[in-house]
Amino acid sequence: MGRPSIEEKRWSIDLEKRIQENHYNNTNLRYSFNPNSGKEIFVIDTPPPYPSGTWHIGAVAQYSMIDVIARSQRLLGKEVYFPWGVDRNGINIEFTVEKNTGRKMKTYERQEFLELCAETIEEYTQSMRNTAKRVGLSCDFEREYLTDAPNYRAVTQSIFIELFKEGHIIEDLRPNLYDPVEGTTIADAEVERMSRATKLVDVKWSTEDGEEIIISTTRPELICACGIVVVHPDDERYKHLVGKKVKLPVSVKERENFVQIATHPSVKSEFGSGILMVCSFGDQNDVAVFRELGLTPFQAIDLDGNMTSLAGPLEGMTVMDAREFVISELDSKGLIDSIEEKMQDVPVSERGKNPIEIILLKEWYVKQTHILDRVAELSEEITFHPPRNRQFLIDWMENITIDWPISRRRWYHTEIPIWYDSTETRIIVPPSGIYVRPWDEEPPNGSVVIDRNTREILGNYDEMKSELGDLRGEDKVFDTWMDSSNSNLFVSGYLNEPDVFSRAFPTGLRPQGKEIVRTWLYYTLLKSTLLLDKPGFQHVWIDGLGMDPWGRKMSKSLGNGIDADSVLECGAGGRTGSWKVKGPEGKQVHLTAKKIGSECFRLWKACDAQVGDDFHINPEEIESRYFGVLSKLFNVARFASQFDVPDDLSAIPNDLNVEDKWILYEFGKLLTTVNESWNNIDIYNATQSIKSFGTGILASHYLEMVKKRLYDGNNSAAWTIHRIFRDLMTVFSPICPLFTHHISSTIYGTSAVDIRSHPLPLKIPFNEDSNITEDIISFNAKVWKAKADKGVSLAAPISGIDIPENLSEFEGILTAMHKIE
RNA sequence: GGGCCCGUGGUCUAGGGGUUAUGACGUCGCUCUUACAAAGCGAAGAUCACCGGUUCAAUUCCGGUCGGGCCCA
Repeated sequence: MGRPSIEEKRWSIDLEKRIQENHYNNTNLRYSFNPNSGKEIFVIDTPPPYPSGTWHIGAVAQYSMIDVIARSQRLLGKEVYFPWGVDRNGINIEFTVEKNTGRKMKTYERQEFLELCAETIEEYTQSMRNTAKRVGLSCDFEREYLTDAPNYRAVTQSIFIELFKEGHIIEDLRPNLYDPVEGTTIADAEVERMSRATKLVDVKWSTEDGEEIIISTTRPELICACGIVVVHPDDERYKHLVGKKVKLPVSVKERENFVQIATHPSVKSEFGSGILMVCSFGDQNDVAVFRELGLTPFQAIDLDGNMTSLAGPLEGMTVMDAREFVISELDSKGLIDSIEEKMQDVPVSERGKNPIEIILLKEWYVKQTHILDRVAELSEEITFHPPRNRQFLIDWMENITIDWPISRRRWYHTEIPIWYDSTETRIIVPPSGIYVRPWDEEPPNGSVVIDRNTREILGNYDEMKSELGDLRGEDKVFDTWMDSSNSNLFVSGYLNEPDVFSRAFPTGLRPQGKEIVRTWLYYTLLKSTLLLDKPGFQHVWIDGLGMDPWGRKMSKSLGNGIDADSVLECGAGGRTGSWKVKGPEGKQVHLTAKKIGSECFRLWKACDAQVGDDFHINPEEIESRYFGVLSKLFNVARFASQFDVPDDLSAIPNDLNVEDKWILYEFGKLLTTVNESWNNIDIYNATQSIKSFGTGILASHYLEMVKKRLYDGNNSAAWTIHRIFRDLMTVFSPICPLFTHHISSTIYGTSAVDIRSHPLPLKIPFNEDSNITEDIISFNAKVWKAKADKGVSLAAPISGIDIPENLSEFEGILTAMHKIE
């Protein structure tokens, strides 16, 4: 016994930062992945964050929980690969560069623009790495992967070629969702709805025998692309019209100006006049009707979002201008019955927020509708956490009706690895594992020539070069989900490390947020099914989202965001945290906190909500509920650290007192619970149990009982407290790694974060069929209250208290503890 | 419109057919007891959203209503 070996008086953010910096400074290999260790491999397919300047605090919180899983799985003896990947492809960085420079992408040389993107994204990537380390992630940072790096893009391209050869990828001319402002195709999953005011125009049309009918439309500029007019089959008002022809009320070019009237069940009779014009392609219902009725679509809008020659006088106008123009034209001819301002949900692109058009385009597709049942079947083999979140996947898959368009007309993405010969009937693809840029390069050695339609391999490019004529490199790129949906294959060693892959796949765990089930999770499972006919994962862990303190989504427009760094740095150097956030009624709410830091932040996330629930992020609550827990445990550590650690903490002393056996028994129960929780990827229950044991029974009851023996230099008491505290730090280390690292290294010379086997309960006989623990707690409370009632100090002696019979074994220790006379 | 989640002391939250309904924050009271006042102990504070149903018994199960939220169309 002597001075505490824990010298710091209290847990502080400055101490945390010192520990944190040392932890990553000396490049130790404690978190590196060693596939040859002989242990069971557990690969975590972490969501590679997209560097956009600030890392959303909810995502950081979620990431710290993935770290808890990684660390707890290591503790269970597994060889964990916790990759650090960064997703850098995509339109976001293109937008950022466009915004920073004030120039649109297509005004640049392609190479120049790509370089600007790469530079910009590297800056953001750096700050994200720092945050990752600040929050204590145990990633294998040495193996960092970037989705825009040649080795990653090569895998994306190789998988594309593999799927193409198998016939899972096709090219086709189909109606596509298209963002005319950004000039690119988008997928179903990238569509959002935005409410905006629209004019619902009632236009007068006349039939071939001169009858006037009213058709309501929000898109009068598309009358020129009308292929058919339909009414509901049960609508008695219009039965007589069916089969007749009706004249388009506008002038058109290169097409007939009469269309047929028919029936279709999708018509809502109560909407407008109940007569619907079907255009190619006003919305997705139009597309469905055209397909169903086998009509030939008209191309009314071109790739720049302007009207084509089909539209006659509207040719060359933007959609919006054309709409205004056609309304005034119709009006001047007296063909407008009425105009109503309506709020309408219009489909817009997720990234650009531009209204979407549907345009016929030749694009590349991954076929998916034929294999959905198999994807669903294989996904049954995956364990979901929480189980109910499997529903997000099922719902999405049930609603898929079309194939996945994967080509994009953008630049900072993985290139589609294809060249076309001069006849456009043959294509050249590179060999597996080589990253190519067809818009800028010739095919590499080893490329093969394939028939564009039959997919038959025609020969080696090197030999056939002379007969192919001038090649055209594909200039389109992939949807970034084509890259992201390979992440589990990439981190599990697909193509690059076949030995590892055979042991690591299906990938151990996919942790992610519920908002990207329809994209990341679904596309990944689709790939696993198409390529390997296997489920992609053993476990999928789907967490809720980080919300503002009132449960709303954080967003720039609402002004309710909380920056991750401000929470992690709160309290460092004595600087307190202060947040001005827009509250529920639009009022500014001022939140303040003195100290939080990463350990407190992690503890909060681990304790505060079950996986799958959305969680509210309020710095004030994080501090007030959880900083005290760290203080408490730190004080216990300081207290324990003043007593000498017995040389051998594994050999159980044979002179344990009854209270030692009791607390060891209680601690054993805790270890069992925690072990089970880690095995079930259940952070919440593990953390709750550790917290209540450490701050409750251990600190308030056992320590009070055993203090005197400790001060008297009793060896079995010191053994018990140190044995328990050492193992407590070990099981707590996944949640608060920096905290436990410091304490355990200081007191025990071994860091808790380096331990690779879960502590087990000691086999010490103890009478476990009684309610001893509850009885002890209530007895102690009773005595403390009695002293308080008498107004005497808790250290003062007290008389007239009987030890209950069921605690007779504890009579001696309780009498001494409370100084009962 | 569809799916999912949530309504429990002032606030946040656990639980789950029979409980004195858990814990935290806040409030109040007492105590500077050789780890901890950045603490401890104690106290007050809840018709478990509402309406029906099942049941000997409902806060818990079922149905509905209302309210909040997210995702999707």
